[in-house]
Amino acid sequence: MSTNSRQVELRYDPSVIDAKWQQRWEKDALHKVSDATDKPKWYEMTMYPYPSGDLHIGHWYAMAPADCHARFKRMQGYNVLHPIGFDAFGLPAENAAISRGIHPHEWTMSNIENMRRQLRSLGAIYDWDREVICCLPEYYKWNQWLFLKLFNQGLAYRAQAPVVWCPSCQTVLANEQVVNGACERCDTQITRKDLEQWFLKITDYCEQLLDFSGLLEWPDRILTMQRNWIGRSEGVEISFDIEACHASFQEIRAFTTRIDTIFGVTFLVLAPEHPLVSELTIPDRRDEVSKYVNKARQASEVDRLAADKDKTGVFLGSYAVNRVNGEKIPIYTADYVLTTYGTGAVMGVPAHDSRDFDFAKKFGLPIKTVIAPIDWDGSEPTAAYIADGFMTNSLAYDGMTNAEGIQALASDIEAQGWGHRTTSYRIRDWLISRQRYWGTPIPMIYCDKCGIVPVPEEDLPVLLPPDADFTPSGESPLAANSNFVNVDCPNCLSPAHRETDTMDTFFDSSWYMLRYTSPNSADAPFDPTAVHNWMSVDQYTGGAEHAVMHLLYSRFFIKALKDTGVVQFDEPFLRLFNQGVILGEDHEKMSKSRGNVVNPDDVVGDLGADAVRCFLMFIGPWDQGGPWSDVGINGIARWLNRVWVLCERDGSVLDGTGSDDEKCKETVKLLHQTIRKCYVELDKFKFNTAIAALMEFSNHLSKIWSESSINSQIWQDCVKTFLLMLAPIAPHISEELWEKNGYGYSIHENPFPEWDDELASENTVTLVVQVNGKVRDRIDVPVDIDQDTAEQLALNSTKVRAYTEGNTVNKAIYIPGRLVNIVVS
RNA sequence: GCCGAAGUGGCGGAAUGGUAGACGCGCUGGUCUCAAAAACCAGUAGGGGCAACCCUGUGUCGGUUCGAGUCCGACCUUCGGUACCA
Repeated sequence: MSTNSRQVELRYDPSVIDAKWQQRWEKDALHKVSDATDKPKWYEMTMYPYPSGDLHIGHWYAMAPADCHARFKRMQGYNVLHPIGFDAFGLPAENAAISRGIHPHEWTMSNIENMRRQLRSLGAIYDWDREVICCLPEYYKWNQWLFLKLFNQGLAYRAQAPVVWCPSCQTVLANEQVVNGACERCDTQITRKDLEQWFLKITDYCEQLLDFSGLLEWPDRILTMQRNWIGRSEGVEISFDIEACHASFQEIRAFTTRIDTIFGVTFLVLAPEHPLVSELTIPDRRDEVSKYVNKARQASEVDRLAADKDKTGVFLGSYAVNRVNGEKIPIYTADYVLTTYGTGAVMGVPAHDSRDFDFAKKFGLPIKTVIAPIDWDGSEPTAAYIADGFMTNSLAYDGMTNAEGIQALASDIEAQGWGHRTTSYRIRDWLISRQRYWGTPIPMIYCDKCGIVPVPEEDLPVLLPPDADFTPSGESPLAANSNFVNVDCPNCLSPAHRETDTMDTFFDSSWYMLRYTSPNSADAPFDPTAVHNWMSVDQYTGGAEHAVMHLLYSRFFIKALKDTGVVQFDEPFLRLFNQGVILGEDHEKMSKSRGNVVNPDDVVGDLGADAVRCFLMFIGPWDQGGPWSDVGINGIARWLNRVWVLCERDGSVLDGTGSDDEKCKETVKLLHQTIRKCYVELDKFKFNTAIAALMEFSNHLSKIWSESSINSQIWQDCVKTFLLMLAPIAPHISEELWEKNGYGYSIHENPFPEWDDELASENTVTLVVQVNGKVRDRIDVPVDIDQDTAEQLALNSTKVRAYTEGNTVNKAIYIPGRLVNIVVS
């Protein structure tokens, strides 16, 4: 206690109270969630944590306010499901196995054990009977089952593809897991590899995923990020004639969103991986081209990105014909064209695309303006002109706006058979194979005779063998385990071998909300009735870092499962709220190396779970995060202490002390205003202002007590109602005080207090009097004062007269209940 | 570069276009104490004035309005997202 700055002398022992009620609630199964009630359901879910071993204060920040909101919903009369589980597969477990020789299963389960204890200490309404742990066969069996459903639906496929490889994790990554050309987990620069991998066809769902109409309340920025990630663009796929080259194709197809610039094409660029590069290279350029292509292929993503400023490329020596004007244009290969987007070929329009402009400058290619800005003087541009303008140098299209040109050219090109309108997407299919041990085995068998054979449903789960060599080799550790690999083909019974890759852990989290509804379901991933009754999740909360991974995958997953008939709805999460990030006292991101990490166990030990809960909710709006403060939490602890003292008092001593009618009325009014404020703010996740309102009310009660100016009846009402409002926020102390006041057990089974607008209303208001918008006076008037009277009162104010004397009063503006503004000149 | 969010006291932050700074922290003074801590009371945006009061003030510069922290335009800064996507 003396070694840190948290020092408040509490009049109660939070550790005793926390333990007392946590045990009681658990013994009485107070938080057991029933599937069968008359109440309307409310499914409020927090993203489940990775069992890293220790509950970080960041976990508390994610979970304590979420629990408060779920409790609030419970008090509103809902049957609330607010479950918890563990995202228990993943690399850290395997890395612990490598560095410390502990089996991933053992490591994970002992971490879970510790985190359960820590999670219990926050006093949340988790129903532990519904806990989901996805590294257990009871869970991952259904990953496999669902994978087979997707496979049968044609949504899971195996393909050779250039994939992103993390040399440190020794596994492939999904595109979504690449951050600035580095692995999102270990920050190692990624490379590319050509590998056979399993993919899920998320690209079949682009349009559905762009349809956000089934979502009730999601932050706009998450929708924007998803929209950008999917990256839909409409354009035209147009062909260029290469008949004269006598290659195996007669044309090169390029995708463009700017078909209006087709007359400005002065070159074509193929991605180095484009199949025609080699064929279109003339003999005396072969050396240079193959050197360039090989270099581009081997270059890591980062190197290619680093080449950002300076364009590179090589002329193949061949020419294509632009069909719209018959012009002969040179064909290049350059690494700024990506093989994975569009057709892997780009028409170079230097006048109207900045990348093409850079390329043309570097290689001395002509720049031909075809979209003229309104004040164009005919000179060659010094930068690409991207904006709108009028078509020029474009034959019959001259004079059109480029918007008209796009439509006209697209139609004419379609009519000529030179191309067609089409839509491109940036998003690629979801790569789910991982060359690691601690994940769900992909339930597939390779048979020399039958090819790829799914593991029969009745043979599930394909169990992870307990014995494996975890040392990363670039191949799944399972591949070295002959007992696992060797299997008879389910079809023809001849010797075959198993798929040895495991699934991306985002597969687990794509459907865990379904499992929570019926976590013990043994012969199906979930009970359809339970899913029907509970889904969709009404409120989901968690960090924004999952915007284009977990949240997009899960939306896709549910839509795909709907198409397989497994579920009947198409959005998993109706409302989403992203909490912010809790920072260290130094306002920096918490990290061990900075030494600014707060251990929740310590603070809970000092001041109790309620103080930590309240502080985290009080520091500011939940979505903004904010810095931890050891001194700041003292303020909250002191407040809870004052609340304790206040609510422990014997209200009956107030009788016979001569209560004041005005004070009684004022107190009742404030009580009802506080209920209203608290209710409205908690509903909107504005915990900070809800707590501020409760503080104002408790301050008022303190003052009232010292004046002995209200009667015991009103005092008791105030205390009782106050405790009910405090209950979702500080569940332990409110329960203890509830009991001490003789209200029985449990406070948490009571409805949230209701307010009476009549009682909350003011009968006088302070009217602000302004002169030319500056506040000059304040007058107390009845709320129902009429405009004329208000204006007269304002004009009669001596303070106002000082400003109106000798000036002309032009007009007065009256805002009922607010102000009178007198305009003088 | 592009997209998005945010800039308010010493600090965290409040404020349907209508009293800027609620609530809390910190600080200052006081009560209690031998003393300290805790607790309680009072004060606390800056500047001026004995005072009543006055002036200035929500990143910068403009605009709309009787009135702007809030709306509009330009810019600066910070933080997220994204990164040659044709």
